Amino acid sequence: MPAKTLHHSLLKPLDLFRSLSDAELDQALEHAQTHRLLPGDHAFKQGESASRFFVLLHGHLKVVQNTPDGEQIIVRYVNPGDIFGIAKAMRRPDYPASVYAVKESIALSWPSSEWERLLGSNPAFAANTLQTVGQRLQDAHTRIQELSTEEVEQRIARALLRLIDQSGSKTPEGVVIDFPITRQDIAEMTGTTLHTVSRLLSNWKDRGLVQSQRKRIVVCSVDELIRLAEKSSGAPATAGAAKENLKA
Amino acid sequence: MPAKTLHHSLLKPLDLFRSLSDAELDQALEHAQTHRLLPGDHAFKQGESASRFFVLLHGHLKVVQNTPDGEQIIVRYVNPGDIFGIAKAMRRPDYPASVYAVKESIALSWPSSEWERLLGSNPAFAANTLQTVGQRLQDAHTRIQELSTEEVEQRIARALLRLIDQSGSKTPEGVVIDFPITRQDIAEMTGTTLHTVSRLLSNWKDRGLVQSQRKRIVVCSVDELIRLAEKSSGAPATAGAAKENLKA
DNA sequence: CGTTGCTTTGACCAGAATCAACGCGTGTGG
DNA sequence: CCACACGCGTTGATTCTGGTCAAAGCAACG
Repeated sequence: MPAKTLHHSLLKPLDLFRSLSDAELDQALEHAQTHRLLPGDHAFKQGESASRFFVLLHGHLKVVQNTPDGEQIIVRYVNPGDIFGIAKAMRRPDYPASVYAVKESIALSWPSSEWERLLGSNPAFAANTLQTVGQRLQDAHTRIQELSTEEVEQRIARALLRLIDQSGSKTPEGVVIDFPITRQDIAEMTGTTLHTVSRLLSNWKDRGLVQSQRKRIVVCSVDELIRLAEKSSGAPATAGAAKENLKA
Repeated sequence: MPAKTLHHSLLKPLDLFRSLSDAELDQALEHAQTHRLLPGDHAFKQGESASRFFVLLHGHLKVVQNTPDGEQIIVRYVNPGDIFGIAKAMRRPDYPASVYAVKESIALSWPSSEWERLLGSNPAFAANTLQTVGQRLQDAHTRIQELSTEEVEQRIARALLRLIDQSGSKTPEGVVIDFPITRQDIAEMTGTTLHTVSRLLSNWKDRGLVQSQRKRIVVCSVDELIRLAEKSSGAPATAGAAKENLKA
């Protein structure tokens, strides 16, 4: 698929490229390869040699890690504009996780060698990457904290809040997560089982907090969910964080 | 305390500085400040403005995060040669955690502004940092995986193995963790309680796996511990046997 | 239409947290 | 120098969250 048909106005707004000149952008596009992924398709798999790095243009992907004993955890969801597969940038020879499309998606990719060139040619590029990876490290620590100190209900509440914050769409009934997601997926995000997630979601449905059908979850009362997420102790609450940012 | 008394052969072997020239090293030493920390002292506290970044020369520190509801988790232990407090490098204005000495330690620090200079003056420096942060991200994901899928016994076994791997000293009885560490500390590393850690350690002591006194742990049988860490939950056959060990 | 994948629910049980109490060493201050 | 308090560790009893096992309903898809 010819990448040159893509206008570079597509890339310009992306975090990754915000430090590049127009000329550099054009050059980048020359070497890019586009990928169209259908639900279930993978961009790459855990353990493969990290030969390319990617940017998601459209759709949603999930990053999945397989444990030695056959279990899975969802590392994160990739949103449009995010980079992924940058293992080589951290001097890892192979991808530490697999990436699957959860809906139809479009991504660009470049050979990992291209990364070196960008790093060399533009000092701000390194700083941007460092910030991105730093943010992920923060997120990981937040998750460790939650897994270490919180109960399942709070963890699931927070997971949902994060999902609607990043990928929520307003609907008449509430905010819907705008890609297909199963109970099993949520279990793999929160370190629990699909049974527990199902029970909790049923419970919340009864209480009017959420609605849900197959692979689809609508949060009706964000406020109530925030209250659940912060339950346990009446500590000082920084509530409103997840309130805005929603697509119309 | 005058940093210039430090010979730069001290810094040269450090990962952080492996890409710098001798001249650059000297310049770096000019601006460095040395810190001598006694057990319990802190280098900085969570939430403080991230004005400086650090390298540990000698001793051992622990990085601690306080949760909103008053609990604590140990993010990691800092070993000699490690850098810490690099929040600003990821464009974080403040330190996300506190750092305490667990034994007498010596560290160097520089103003965060100096970081920018190093980044600009030496392209390999950025790559090194990226690798360091990338490694931490890997570690964090490993921990998430463990918290999500493994049981307490395996997690504690792994934690001990990691500790002796990074900071173990050989002794006649086995490998000792060469800094003071309490049950509570281990609990905060593994997302459990000091009670559970204590019981498990007592159990292991009875079985001859470890020895331990106050704030001191010696692993006698590393192999056995590895076996525990890798114990697959799919084999409940031996479960009964492993249970009747509490007190002879 | 049958097969497969997702979800729901109930019954049961176990791992680990919580609650409670005590022992031991160490360091401190009188 | 001794008494005592405090930090650390041990252990028991009890509770309970959430995992496991089992079965069935339902929606999608070929």
